[in-house]
Amino acid sequence: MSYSIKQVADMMGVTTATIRYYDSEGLLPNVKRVNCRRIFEDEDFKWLRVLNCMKKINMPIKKIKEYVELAQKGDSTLQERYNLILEQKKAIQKEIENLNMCLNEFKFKEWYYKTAIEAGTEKILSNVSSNSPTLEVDKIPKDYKKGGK
Amino acid sequence: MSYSIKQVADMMGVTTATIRYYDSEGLLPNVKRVNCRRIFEDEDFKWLRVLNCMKKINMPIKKIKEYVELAQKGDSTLQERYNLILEQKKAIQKEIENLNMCLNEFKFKEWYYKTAIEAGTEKILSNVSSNSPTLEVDKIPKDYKKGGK
DNA sequence: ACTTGACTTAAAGTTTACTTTAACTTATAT
DNA sequence: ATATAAGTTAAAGTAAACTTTAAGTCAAGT
Repeated sequence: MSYSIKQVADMMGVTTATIRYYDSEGLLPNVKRVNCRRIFEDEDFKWLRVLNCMKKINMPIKKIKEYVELAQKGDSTLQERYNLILEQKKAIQKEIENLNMCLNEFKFKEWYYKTAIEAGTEKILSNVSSNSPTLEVDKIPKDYKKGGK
Repeated sequence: MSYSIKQVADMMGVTTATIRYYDSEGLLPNVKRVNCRRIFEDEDFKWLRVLNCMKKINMPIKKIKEYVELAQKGDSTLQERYNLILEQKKAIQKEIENLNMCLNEFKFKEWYYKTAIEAGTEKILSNVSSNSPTLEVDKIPKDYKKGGK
């Protein structure tokens, strides 16, 4: 099976220009050409998969390139690649934790606005949002929690 | 309790210049001043908390500003703010899903490299990484799964 | 033959989110 | 008194990740 740059761009949810940019940055090694046109084959999807994942966690292009270059060098870089992957795995886990914290803040705000809209004003909730000088997220007060979905 | 810009910057894990930048962009409304210097009080931490959360999910400055401006307008914007929060809540949930997918890909790679390092080469794993033209993440083969941690 | 649409490159342009610089003020410690 | 440290502004600079532009190639359909 072989795919055009447009087909690949659609799968990745980006434009063809972006795919060309990734290629020019060395993130997609050894893409075949026919009449100068890029042809993506099964082998290339290994890289696209890696790229897709690494992009999702906002890994910088440079870091992705680093990984791709290591992989190109073969078995001698296995340990280095392993370390890089472990490091990134930790980063993802941390990021998921962060997002879950934020999700809680947003759930609080959802409840907050639902309650305020019902009351017609947010004045009744002035004592509910935390006023303490921390960055910890707000929580739905226990007394009200049953009411929330 | 009141805090200096440096103290707030440290809490947020950014520089004072970044806090000033956020302030200049309208993300921190009504920060008090004494002799031109910013003084952060309890009330300001509500905004810092919001900012902290919204930054973590990569919400663009513009969007955060939009929210802050709505909140400044009072009760007439409750519904709009509710909608914005709901929309963002969904975005976070989607993002967490994405990250979990990526986490699986990285767990696969962790296993892959561990196995390859033990064998001294990744050649033995050539049949394990998926060659199919999709962006779905690789998975640890069931046959090997017991071996993994 | 010729238009259309998809592809190509190199290079310049854009956007976002800061960061840095320069010139200055103010409070605290010696 | 004076040095040091932390604060201030406006404006310019930077880095990353694309995006756009211009000028061209190539294959397919009418």
